[in-house]
Order: sequence, then structure tokens, then C-alpha cells
Amino acid sequence: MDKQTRLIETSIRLFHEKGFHGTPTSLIAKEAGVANGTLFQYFRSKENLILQAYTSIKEEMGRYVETTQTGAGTIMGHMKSVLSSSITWALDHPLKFDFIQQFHTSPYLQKVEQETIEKYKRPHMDMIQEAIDQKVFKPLPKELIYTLISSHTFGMYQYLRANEVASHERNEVIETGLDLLIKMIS
Amino acid sequence: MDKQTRLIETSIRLFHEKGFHGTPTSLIAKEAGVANGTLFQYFRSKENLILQAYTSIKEEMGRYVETTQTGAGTIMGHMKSVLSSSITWALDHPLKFDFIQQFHTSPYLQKVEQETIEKYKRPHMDMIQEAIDQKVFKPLPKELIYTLISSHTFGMYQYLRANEVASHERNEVIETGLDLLIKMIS
DNA sequence: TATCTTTATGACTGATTAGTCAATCAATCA
DNA sequence: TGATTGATTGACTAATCAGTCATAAAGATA
Repeated sequence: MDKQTRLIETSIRLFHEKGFHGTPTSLIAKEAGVANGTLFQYFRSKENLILQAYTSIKEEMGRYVETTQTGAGTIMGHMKSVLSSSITWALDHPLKFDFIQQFHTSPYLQKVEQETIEKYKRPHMDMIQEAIDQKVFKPLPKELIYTLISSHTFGMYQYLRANEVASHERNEVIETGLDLLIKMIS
Repeated sequence: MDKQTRLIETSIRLFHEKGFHGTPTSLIAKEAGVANGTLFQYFRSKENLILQAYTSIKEEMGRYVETTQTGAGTIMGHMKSVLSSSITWALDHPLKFDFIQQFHTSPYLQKVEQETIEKYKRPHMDMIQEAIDQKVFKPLPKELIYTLISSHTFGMYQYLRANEVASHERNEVIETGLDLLIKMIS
């Protein structure tokens, strides 16, 4: 791992443990095994490091979800596959996923370019639009559907994270949970 | 408003704007109109202030939801009424509700007594248990239902907060959203 | 090897912060 | 009125932190 990646990974872990402002840059540098000043060669400021940690996680997750898509036939199959991948990734990277939540409820969210947020959101919105067009989804406001899907998915993640569930049962819960969701908005 | 309340209300606003660690106690005191040292007469430490802000919001919300219950006949009516009240309260106190979310994703959550968390959760769990017993809800794990209901409710709040919706339409969205939820787990 | 360029270092600084405490003020009551 | 009590004040301190910079190490080039 190069220094930049190491700094990001370390900071994610520490931010999770101690919060953004509770984590000194000096500690991040130390635990990443670089000198204090080196951190500021890779990141203009602490805020910049936090923002880059956020985008790096979003991109990593996005890449994973993309690579697990095998081109399901129906829009519904596609949607289930995407959401299932997302939950799986989140459960395999709980620290990173929790970081995202922490970030989303922090004042740093407002520092992210609107364009960047848009970029991460668009694929989902397009899917929803298509499902509405095909009359697969109820004709509810697109934004409402998006929010409900996100919340529901997050809820399933939270349940699986908080309650020890055997690996094979895990897939069953995901399957069941997604079917409930689909049924709800279809 | 007495000083203690003023300090809590002020801190909630500032924590929302600048985050927990981004808000100095000196600023909280200043904006609450008291001296620096006075804050530490009411709160042992900054952490203690944050924890008290959290519990005070939870109690305030709990009291509101309780007073709006008119003793609906069915368990389903009761549940809808509780959730509807919760969303209404949240929309009327967005700062406080956002504070709760911020707190929930922060490391401070772990400092709250397990007993306290249990106290806030129990009424909801009891309702869910009753609904399962009456075979009104699907026989899914109680914890899963709880998490899905919470997430869904939070999703509706988020949608209504992010999108300008006229007051009368608001109730319609809440009604529709709750019906979707109920249908899903019934 | 000698020279140049890039990367890394960590001591240092100026600014900020949580929490303290001696002094002041306000309220109550004999 | 004068004494007692408790609340309030804000200057102060010891500690911490983000970010800098002069120096050194490592790497590239010829």
C-alpha cells in the first residue's frame, strides 16, 4: 500500500473510533507509519483528508457493486442485484460504511461538491426512473422512492451488523428484506 | 428558560452547525449568555453536556409522542399514530432530530448507559411484539422489524425535510408512507 | 561518482481549548 | 443592616493541535 492509501485507511479507522475532531493528524501519521509533515504532502489539510477518505470509499464501493453485476435481464433483477451487492460490501467493510454514515450526518457533507454527490446518486435514480417508466414501481415521487430504498437498505445492514447472523442465513435475510422492499414499492 | 436549558439548546444548534468537537465550550457559553465557567457548574464536562443534550431530546420527543396518543383501538392504529407523531415532531424540530442522528453515528453513543437506550426502545419493541402475537405482523425477527420501521420512518423524515412539501401534502405523504410500511410487514 | 530532483522528516509555532479558581455578586434571612 | 450562602464571573493554565519549514534522505540521471 502506498503512503496516501495507508493514510486514508488509517484515518478511516481512527475517525470511526474517535470521531473526526477527536483524531489528531499526528496520530494518523504515526499509525500510518509516516512522519507528521508527510501527511500534509499528500493532503492539503485535515479537511481535505476527510473529504478524500469519503470519496475514496464511495468510489471503492461503486466499483465493487459494478463488477458484481452480471447483466440481469429485468430492471427488477438488476435493482435487487445492486442492492444485494451494496449490503454485502457494507457488511464486509463495516468500518468504511460506518464512516460514510458518520460523514453524512456531519457538517463536512456540505463541503462535498454538489456535482460529486450527483455522480454517486445518478445510477440509482436512473434505475428508479426506468422502473417507474415500465410501471414496475408505483408512480410515487422519484426522490421519495430513492430515499425509502436507501433507508431500507441501510436498515437491513444495521440489523445484520448488530445481530450475529450465520453467513448462509445472512443471504436469506438479504433476500427476504429485499423482497419486502420490492413488494412495497411495486 | 433557565441557564441549563439555554446551554443545552444553544449547544444543540452549534453542534449541528459545527460538529461536536468543532464547537468550543466557550462559544456555547457566550451564545447562551453566560460566563465560561458557568457552563461547568451545570455540566461536569463537555462530554457530559453532549450526553445530556442527547437524553433531553429523546425525553422531549418521547413526551410529545405520548401526549398525542388518544388511545387508538387497534394495535395498528396505535402504531401508525406513534410513527406519525414521531415524524411530525422531527419535522418541527429538525435541528434536534438531526442532532440525534449525528449522535447515533458518533463514538459518544457508546457512552450512553445500555439501560437508557433500552428505556427508549422498549415501548416500540412491546408494540411490535404485540403486533406479532396478534398475527398482524409477519413472523420476522423482532429486531429486524424494529430496524426496518425505524429506517423507513427516518427515510420519510429525510424526504420531507429535503423536499419542500406543502403542509397539507405533508400529512398525505406521511399517510402514504406509513401505509406502504404497514403493508410491507403485515 | 557527482549533481539534481523528489520525497520524507520531525522539531517547532501560533492558535485554540477544556477546565480551574479566586474574586465578585445576588439573594435570603436573622 | 450585616452575615451567610450559593450562584456567577472571566482571567488564567496546561495541554493539545493543525500546519510549516529547514534539513536530510532517497532516487534518478548522466
